[in-house]
Amino acid sequence: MTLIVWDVEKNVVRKARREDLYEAIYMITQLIPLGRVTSYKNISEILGVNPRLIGQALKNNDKPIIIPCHRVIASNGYLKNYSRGGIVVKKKLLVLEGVIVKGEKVSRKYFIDLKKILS
DNA sequence: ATTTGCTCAGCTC
DNA sequence: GAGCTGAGCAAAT
Repeated sequence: MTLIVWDVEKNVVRKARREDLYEAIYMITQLIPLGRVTSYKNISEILGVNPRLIGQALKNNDKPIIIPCHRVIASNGYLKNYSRGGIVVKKKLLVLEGVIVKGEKVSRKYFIDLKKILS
């Protein structure tokens, strides 16, 4: 479960550096459309890494404005955490975008499969 | 709805 | 190098 990349400068295959991996995660996160959500797992499957790594990356995000990390939730539909304001803020943002959140859970129908977008 | 076991990158020492 | 910690997941209860 490790992201392998082609190093253009050194002309070799190697393990992705942390910054490379995080950068990839941020880019993919930006593909989630307004009013939709996806799971940590969905992103992790695209990159072939551990789902927990996605959470690590989003938590440590250095571009809080342009990265809609509130649209990334647990695969069971629950909101999980949000480093900037917690679940309360995460829920508010989603509701603002038209997602119906019952308690702390989002219906399946709002999930989008990013692998299909990338196909 | 809650508990339990699994997992692995990153961090600390 | 060993041990701990999760913005997780899935199955069982």
